[in-house]
Amino acid sequence: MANPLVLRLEHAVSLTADDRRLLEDLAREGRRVGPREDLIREEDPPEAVYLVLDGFACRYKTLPDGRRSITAYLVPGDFCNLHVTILGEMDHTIGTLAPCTIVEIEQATIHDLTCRSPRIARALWWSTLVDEGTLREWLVSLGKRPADRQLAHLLCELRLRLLTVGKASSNSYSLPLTQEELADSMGITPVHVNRVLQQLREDGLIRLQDRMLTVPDIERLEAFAGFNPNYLHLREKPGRLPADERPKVTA
Amino acid sequence: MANPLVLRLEHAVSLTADDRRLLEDLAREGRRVGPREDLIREEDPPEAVYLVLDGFACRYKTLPDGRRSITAYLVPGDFCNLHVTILGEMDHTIGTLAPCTIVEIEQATIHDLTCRSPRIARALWWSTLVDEGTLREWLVSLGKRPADRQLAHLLCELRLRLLTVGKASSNSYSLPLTQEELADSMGITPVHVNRVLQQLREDGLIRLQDRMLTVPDIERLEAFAGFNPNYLHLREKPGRLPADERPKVTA
DNA sequence: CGAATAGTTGACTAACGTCAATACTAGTGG
DNA sequence: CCACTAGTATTGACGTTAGTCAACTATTCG
Repeated sequence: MANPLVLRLEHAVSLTADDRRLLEDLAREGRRVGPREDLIREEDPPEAVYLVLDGFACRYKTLPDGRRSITAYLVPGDFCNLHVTILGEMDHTIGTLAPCTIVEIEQATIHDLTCRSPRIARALWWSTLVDEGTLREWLVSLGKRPADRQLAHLLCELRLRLLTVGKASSNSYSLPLTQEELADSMGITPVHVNRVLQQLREDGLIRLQDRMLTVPDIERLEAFAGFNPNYLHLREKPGRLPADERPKVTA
Repeated sequence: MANPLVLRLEHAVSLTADDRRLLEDLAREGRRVGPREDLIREEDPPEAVYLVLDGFACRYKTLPDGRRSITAYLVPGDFCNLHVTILGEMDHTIGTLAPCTIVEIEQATIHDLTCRSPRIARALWWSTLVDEGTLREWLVSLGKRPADRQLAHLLCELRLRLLTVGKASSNSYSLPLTQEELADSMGITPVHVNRVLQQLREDGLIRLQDRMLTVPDIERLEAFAGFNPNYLHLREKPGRLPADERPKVTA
């Protein structure tokens, strides 16, 4: 199975064989982390950079009254905390949701990589900019989209992100999130997530059983959600071909 | 008047006199831009980096039905679009709200700066990380805080950000936003903003007339909002002394 | 089997949205 | 100076979405 980091970054820039090797060396040995474990907590001094190789993680903040707000989902190929060692302390927590394979990378290693390859440096900046774009799109979702369309939008986003790293087929993927976790990321209650999910099922927009999501008609779901993937800044449509066999787009 | 960019970055790192001069040279001549003008639009190819020297601007996205979602306020000292030339097209629009002084900077100039001074490079990364932190905090606000506390939180944030660049006194600042603009950034309707503002006024938490906001008791407002400024990553409490006279904290 | 976690359902409530009318304000031109 | 206009702010009556509370039903796992 191709490395999800390489698969993802190929969507940003054209990597050389050397670049790929550097990135693969980086992501060779991940450590397994169980579900619902924190990798680093709010107020901790940031030390390493985390890279998700497999599984499902998130960023979240806890409110004084104990409620939780999930501000990002982290899927295979996602970096967390690039350059965050600049900051004195974390302003949020990073934790797993499903069992994960995680690589911890020294800040120095990142620095080294960016010095060796300007393409990788560029790809890491791209990754940061996409993270920001995603945060903005979530703000739009929370602010303006009704719960049903917001949920549909999230499912479209996750599909596309998982597709780019080879973790989804074109019409289904594994979604190991509880309704409570979905609720915490959508700013609504679990009860309401449940009702909205049922409505989407009734309308034939999705099927969801045993943590597997199936989308019978992606165009219909995307239209319903008002999904425009421009904020993910993928330079080509993700396909099922491995990176090496895809026609190259010259930058 | 000290340069707002320098004032802001001083909160991130200890700059040398050379660094300050470099930054001041960058921000010498801004162009005046009227209110409600777009600097760059969604789908445009990003070209320059923008720096706000004075005024009030924002990032926003427009939905298919014409509604607008403001995803960030940009105040003096704020960079927009650092390294965004990596991306093929903008995924949002940047526009002024009040009259502004804007500097357009070539991407090459930024690159040059970061090569010359590692402290400036670090400060620009800091700026990006703070932007991200702010987006996350807004997600929390939209997702979990009721409208009154959300508005209070926003006012606390703007106060602190303006204070760090010398654009606010400790208990009041100019807030040139309409209720509609506040609404577009909070994910609620202008009518509801109006009602919530009145409630905050009645409770004595704020005064707001002629676009001037006064906070009689900032601790009370911050407590009401549940405001924790950690996400702005300021290494010292903003004071009224100019940077040169402040005691230096060694990193 | 029992305990814990996740999902589902119904009745009721609260927060916020919608619509529409009215008032205020600043700028404009006569 | 005044009438006119456009944008902004304010208010009230009413509708809708989503929240709350609480019970009940899977499902999983030891």
